[in-house]
Amino acid sequence: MTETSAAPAPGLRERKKQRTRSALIDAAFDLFLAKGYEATTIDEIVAAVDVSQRTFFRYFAGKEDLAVSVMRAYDQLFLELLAARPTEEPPIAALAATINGVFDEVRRSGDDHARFAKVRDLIENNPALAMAQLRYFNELEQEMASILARRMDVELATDLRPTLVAATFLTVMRVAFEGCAREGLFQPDEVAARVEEVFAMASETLPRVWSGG
Amino acid sequence: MTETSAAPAPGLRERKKQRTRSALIDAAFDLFLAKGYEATTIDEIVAAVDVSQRTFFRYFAGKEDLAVSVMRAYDQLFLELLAARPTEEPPIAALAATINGVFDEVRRSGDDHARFAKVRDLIENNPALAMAQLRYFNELEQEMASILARRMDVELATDLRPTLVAATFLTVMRVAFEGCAREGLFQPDEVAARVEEVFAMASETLPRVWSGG
DNA sequence: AGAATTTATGTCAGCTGCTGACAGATGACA
DNA sequence: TGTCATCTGTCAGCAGCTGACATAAATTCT
Repeated sequence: MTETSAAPAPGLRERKKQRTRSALIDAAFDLFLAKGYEATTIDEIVAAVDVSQRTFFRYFAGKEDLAVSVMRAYDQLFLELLAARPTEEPPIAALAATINGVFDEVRRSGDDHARFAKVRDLIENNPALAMAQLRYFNELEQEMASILARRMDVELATDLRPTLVAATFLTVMRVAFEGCAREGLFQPDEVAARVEEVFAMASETLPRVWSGG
Repeated sequence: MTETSAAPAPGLRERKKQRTRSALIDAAFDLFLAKGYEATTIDEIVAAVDVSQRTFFRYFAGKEDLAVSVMRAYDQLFLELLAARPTEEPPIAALAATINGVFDEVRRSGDDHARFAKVRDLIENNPALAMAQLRYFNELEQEMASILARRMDVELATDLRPTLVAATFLTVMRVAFEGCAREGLFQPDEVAARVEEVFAMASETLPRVWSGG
């Protein structure tokens, strides 16, 4: 079995980079949880890792970027899983199956359970971070739309339907997440259950409402 | 006919405040359009109006806040019109009628035509501003959901459907706006037409997609 | 192995956004 | 007219963020 594309031994340099990156994230979240997001300065974070402030900004676009970076990993996974779904599947079924796949992965990576909950808690309870996450949802939306366009065999540039479906799907997800946050549900299983619930609600409500019932 | 709530002659003080507020907005947009949003500093804005920087922050939460403040006026109008729609109207029809009412108002206030186009152009072409607008869309969403909950006669706190409908509606609007931006359409009529178009597309596409077709 | 090259990091210097605290000016109201 | 509330200016400072340049480390080439 040959190497999969472009990953032939990470190399010392790359390993070091990943290590500092992780160290920054870990230190940051320790501080965030200890004294709050806003009250934590970048100087404190870099001091904890013993790295210059300039280096911080070479890894992350800013404090917000770091805070949501953990979630972005799952977004990436989402896109990969979505692209891998069979083409004949109807769009909404593919999306539903994909999101379940992501939650499976979250559950599988046992160590991150606690972190997942903490991160979600942190983000949903900070207006600034919730907004930062909206930004990345938006980027996700465009990539999702692009994948959906291929599946639906239409031109993304001229046909707004893929974008519409992607945007609506993410909106449903967001409503589910916000609902969880309001009730303090942050465990993967709880979140997954709520997503499924809201998904079902959307399937029942939206068609009725939008066709003028 | 009695005075409508709390508006018995604005008073000199209030008029002055409104004047500075307008002056700040006007000066800011002049600069934004002349040299771009990011390149314009708050110092330049306040210098143009001959006001201290501190005063700026007493009127606006920040540069972003000023930039989207013009649009927020329409958001407020939207909520008022929505609350005034007859209760027996189905939700989606009420929303559609309301948005048309807002565009009517934009067209009616002739002076603002040019400004409306300029503001939309500015916002949609600045990632930071587009995000700021998302934030206000989010606030709008909650107030919309609250009004819809009354109409649908359900509890907002326990029933996610009003939120779901509001969120989906705003998503459709946003897709329409972004579509306009991509094609450089910023005149009220053009935007209104596009909104109606995407609205129709959603009515046709979403029910089909979400019921698994 | 040693030189050459690329890349990550540190240092420094500076701008911009934003806020608190206090003092002075100005409209509101009796 | 005088008192009071509110708006505004000044100042001082923190935090986020960036460009430019120098240094150190890793990778590659010979």
